[in-house]
Amino acid sequence: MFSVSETRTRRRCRRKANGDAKKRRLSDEQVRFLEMSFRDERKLASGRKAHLAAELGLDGNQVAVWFQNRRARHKNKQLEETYLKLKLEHEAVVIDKCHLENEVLRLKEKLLEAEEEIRKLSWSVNGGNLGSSFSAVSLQPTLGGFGMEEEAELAYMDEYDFYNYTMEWTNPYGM
DNA sequence: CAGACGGCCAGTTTACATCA
DNA sequence: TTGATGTAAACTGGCCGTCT
Repeated sequence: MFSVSETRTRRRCRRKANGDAKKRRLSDEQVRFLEMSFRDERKLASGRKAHLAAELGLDGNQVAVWFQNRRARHKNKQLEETYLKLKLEHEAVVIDKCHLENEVLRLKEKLLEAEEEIRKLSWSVNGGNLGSSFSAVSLQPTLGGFGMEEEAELAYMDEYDFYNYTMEWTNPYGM
């Protein structure tokens, strides 16, 4: 009775005993042949392994190990490519975000200017009395439409509150 | 069902090639 | 010539499926 690990060790000792060859680099020709075979199919059926081994004068295990390592290299390369692709996409998104933030700043400035303009007009018409009709009626459509509750809320707002309120509506995340 | 075995994978070690 | 470094070949242990 042997543990899994012991069984494996015995198997490998048997394998190792077959030959005590030193580690040698495969020749260019052998590698070229293996690469061609790898392009055909990434995994080795046992018949193919024996055929390749005979063809190249290698041990079947060497062929198996080469394919294992080759699959690992292939996987690493693919991961690297995926990483680079995602990195480029991320950079593009960051630039896009930056543009959008600038656009938000620009629009905020425009909004302030518009409010200033409205206030001036209001002064000239009402003598400085900014009535509830201004905010609730004149800007309502551009803010996407308010319900009854919001309209009631708007009626009691001063300018500062109104500004904050509209910013909440147009920019709920405070960008 | 248990055990042997082979294949695969991820991680590691080892031998060799290259370069400063 | 030598030590550092990179890389390919080989090894290890774990897991899984198949066979007997």
